[in-house]
Amino acid sequence: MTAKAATSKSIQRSPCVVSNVLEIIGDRWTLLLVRDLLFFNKHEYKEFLASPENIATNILADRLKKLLNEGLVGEIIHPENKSRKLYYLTSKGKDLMPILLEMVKWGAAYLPETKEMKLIFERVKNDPELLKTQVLDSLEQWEKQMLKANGTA
Amino acid sequence: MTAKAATSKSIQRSPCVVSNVLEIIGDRWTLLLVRDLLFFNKHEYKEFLASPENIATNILADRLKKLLNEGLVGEIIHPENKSRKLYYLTSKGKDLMPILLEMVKWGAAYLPETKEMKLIFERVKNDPELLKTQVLDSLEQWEKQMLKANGTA
DNA sequence: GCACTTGCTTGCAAAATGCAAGTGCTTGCT
DNA sequence: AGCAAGCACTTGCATTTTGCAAGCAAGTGC
Repeated sequence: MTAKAATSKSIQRSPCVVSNVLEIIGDRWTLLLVRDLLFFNKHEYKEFLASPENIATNILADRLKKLLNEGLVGEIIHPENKSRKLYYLTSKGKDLMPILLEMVKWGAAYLPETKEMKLIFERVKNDPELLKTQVLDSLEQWEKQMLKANGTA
Repeated sequence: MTAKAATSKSIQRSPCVVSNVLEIIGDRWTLLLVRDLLFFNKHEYKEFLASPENIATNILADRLKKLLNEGLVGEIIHPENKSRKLYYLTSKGKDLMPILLEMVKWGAAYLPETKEMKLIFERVKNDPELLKTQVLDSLEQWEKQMLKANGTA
């Protein structure tokens, strides 16, 4: 195992919220998975692997485990294929969206423009609230299809 | 040297803003320094060392170097003591505040309550805009005293 | 001159990461 | 039923990053 699962219940090394939040999402990969789940409708292992950042399989497995442990993400087996799994954001995970959107805003202001994210750039700048509801609606849509039997998320 | 300075000009491994932002602030330490500079009026090396997270001296030196390289932070020698340095946030660095505040909000919602941050908790929840202007005013105050000769920040 | 502070650097052990190659389960095809 | 292929991982190992303790030069206070 690459790393032990860090639950929020484990001993905090700091009394500061920021520090404790960073213990969960403060690394190069975790928020990228949240991004994929939130904005790019990705739900499967292989889809995360296909992201442009090229996450290694061991890191991906490790981060998914942590996200599950933290309760940011849930999983089910694919209804049509037992050998596949579907990952989805819980409300705790979805609530990271404001953080991501602020990062997008900051990036839009200070980073060299990237074509691929121009779409979200514009939507964040024009009407962030609209974007949020659109994103959440889209996820709800998916959940209705895939999770209808469950009371999760 | 612990790590090479990663400028935003270096080759991006992804076209995604989130990814590129995380290359700058996506680690356990960088945002804690920004937090100290922004909310706790810390400006000196030894003050960062005194934070409850206990950053190691080599990591601190490395992160300060990176923050300077990225243009998030500026430095001057202490006007009254040549052997001390003063670090301060540029506007690029200050503009990370919304990200930090969203982290505080998320932490307030999902993390076990911590006494030490209750103050900022309340201020974020009650009136985020007021908090922002208060924080920025406080920094400006400091800058007027310390940086009066310079046109920086 | 001398002890002390300050902002680092250095050396080394431990941990996290990245890469390539498995492993075991399921599935589709014949 | 048999077999190749897909899928979600795991494993081993080299490289990189962290963490800790110790040092060190430049300045300051006496």
